Amino acid sequence: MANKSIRLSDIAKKLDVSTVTVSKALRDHPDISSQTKKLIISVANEMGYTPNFMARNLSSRKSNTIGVVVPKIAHFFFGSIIESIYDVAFRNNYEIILTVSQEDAERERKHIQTLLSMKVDGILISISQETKDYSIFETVKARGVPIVFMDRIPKIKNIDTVFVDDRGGAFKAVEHAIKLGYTKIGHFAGYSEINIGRERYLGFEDAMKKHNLPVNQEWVFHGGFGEKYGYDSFMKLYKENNLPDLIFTVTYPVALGIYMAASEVNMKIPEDIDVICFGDAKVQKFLSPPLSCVTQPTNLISERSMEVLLNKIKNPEDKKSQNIEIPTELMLRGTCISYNKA
Amino acid sequence: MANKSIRLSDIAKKLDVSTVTVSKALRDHPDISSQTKKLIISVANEMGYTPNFMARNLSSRKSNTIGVVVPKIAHFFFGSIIESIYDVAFRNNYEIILTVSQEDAERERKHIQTLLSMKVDGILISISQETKDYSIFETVKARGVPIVFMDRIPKIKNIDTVFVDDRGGAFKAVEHAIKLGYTKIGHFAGYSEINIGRERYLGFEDAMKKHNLPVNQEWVFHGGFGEKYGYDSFMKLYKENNLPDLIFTVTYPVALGIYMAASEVNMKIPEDIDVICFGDAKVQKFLSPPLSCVTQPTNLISERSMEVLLNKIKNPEDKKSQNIEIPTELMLRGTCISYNKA
DNA sequence: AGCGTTTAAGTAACCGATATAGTTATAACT
DNA sequence: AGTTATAACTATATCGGTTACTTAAACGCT
Repeated sequence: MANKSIRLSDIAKKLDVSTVTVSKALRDHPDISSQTKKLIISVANEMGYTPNFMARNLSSRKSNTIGVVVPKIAHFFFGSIIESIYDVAFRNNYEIILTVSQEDAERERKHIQTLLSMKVDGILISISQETKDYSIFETVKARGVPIVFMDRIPKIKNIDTVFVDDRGGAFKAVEHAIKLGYTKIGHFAGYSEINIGRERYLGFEDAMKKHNLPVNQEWVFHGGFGEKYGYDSFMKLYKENNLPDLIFTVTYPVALGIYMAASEVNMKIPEDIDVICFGDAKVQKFLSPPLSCVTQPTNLISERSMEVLLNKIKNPEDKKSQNIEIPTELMLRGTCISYNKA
Repeated sequence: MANKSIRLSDIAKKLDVSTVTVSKALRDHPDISSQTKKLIISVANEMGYTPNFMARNLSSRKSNTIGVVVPKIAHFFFGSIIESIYDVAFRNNYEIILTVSQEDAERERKHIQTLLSMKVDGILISISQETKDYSIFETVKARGVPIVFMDRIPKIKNIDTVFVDDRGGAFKAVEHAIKLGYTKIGHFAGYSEINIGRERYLGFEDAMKKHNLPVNQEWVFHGGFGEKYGYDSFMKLYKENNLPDLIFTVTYPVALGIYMAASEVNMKIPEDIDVICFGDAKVQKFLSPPLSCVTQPTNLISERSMEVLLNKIKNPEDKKSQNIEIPTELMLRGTCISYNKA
């Protein structure tokens, strides 16, 4: 079976022109007459030419590629974020190099290194829950590679960010619960190093303060964003026989952990323990009971992020950073819709 | 702010050795004395050297990169497949280029082209539901790039595949339903061009035949793998007032579509209409009611696929193709657990 | 006719590495 | 002592393109 992909020079030889002419023709360079262009293009197609990505990017010093770093992928939130990033990239003729940190700071660091060594034109990142060392981001900046932080944002000055109104959304959810009559409210929060953990906690606190309710720190955990954390935290309180009436969770998986734990110990949601979470996942509608939540418009997040990034790539001299906040909405379903503890 | 990433030659100049020496030292080539190696490595670290991926791959003619093509990403099945592919790749020091076809054959084709032009060492693919033209796979083969088909497999001779026991799994589910007492069983199937559509349909048929039940073609659809398809098909039968007692769906999203439709027209699952599906998604446990299904061990699929692929990459001369079947299991939860129509 | 400008192509250098084929010393062997 | 290995480097070509500069012919204008 014939092998070897053909090169510019193969086409050039066949037509008895220089490789540069072929290169220019295929890139629609004005140097070449339209007649020659047509000829070259047709021959190139005929021979099944595909440019060598590596060679092209090496010599042109640009990759037309965007690197993406996310902490997780098998989660609705990131899955749909990534999906729409791909859509936007495809429309703009960019390739995407997707990397997954699996919530591991070290892996994240390595991935960013790789992306730099691949000479991506820009980076889109949602940092891991463990990321505490921000030096790598300085490196990226020093290299002059535009980077946009989405949703999970480190505490650094002068960076481009796209995030949701975490504090406001959390506030909305908790205030709603309070208005229903809830007073014993717990919060399974994320790590406070990351904005989404910190801000959602603050929103929770805001609501409690506004309505003069004390925050019982025994009901507040700071542990992450995954199911296991939700499960473990619930179990801890359950064993101590110290459960609040309602728990507001920092993410949807954490709430799912509570669902698992509750069903295991035969507690009914929302009768025995009520739950509301930050973040939507479509299937929540079909959970038993349907889980109420604060929705984040994922496609907006990725579209705006790409917008900011592409803009930065096109105008490298533009130094001022953008910080875009996406609004949230309260979506009430089968939890946190009535108070029946009394 | 200092810019420009440093090159081999920068290190070479600083130490007054040749670039080749530096290159070899960093790759632990036996030509270089361990003393010199140590020195060079430390200086390289100090200067923050990262090799230029493009240059390296261009000159060495290998990329240490695997291209992955999946139809969807915001779905549990593919999400977790991808996640474990990343794990295996990471362990083996391979980079992953992930592309998403969004169930679009044309996009899939373009992505494969791109992967070829990136000179990936191998390709892992789950084809889109629309893919009917297999010529691109011939191209890949002709280029000598190993390719392994996962789960969704085209009808071509002599290819490497890793798939689940679709027919057997479907059979198990449907026979279980029949044993419960169901006779009016519908099947929302996938496209029969793809193995998972075809085989699951055959498994359904096998079970019906074995128990001498007629297959009512009005209850059988061939439409795809998504929610909308499940929703639409259900609604069609509902409007015709021609619903079976139980529907076996080709995927979990299709079943979810039924959940949506049923709740919309106030029909209760499993009392009014019962459902069972192929494919697990973890959250199914928390659906209302919990959805029974045939489980596919996703991590096995990706691990075996990577195994086969890495093997093919290492032994290019090994021509015989592998076809690995992964077993399935019936997971009963809140649907398809009793027959109460009579 | 003479001279500057455009058009359409070609030449040479380079992008940042690696592969391959030398080149020195120095040690080893007969 | 003379030949041959071996160790430790270096020089050069190359990977498949692109960029920047040149050249040759055709064109336009005074």
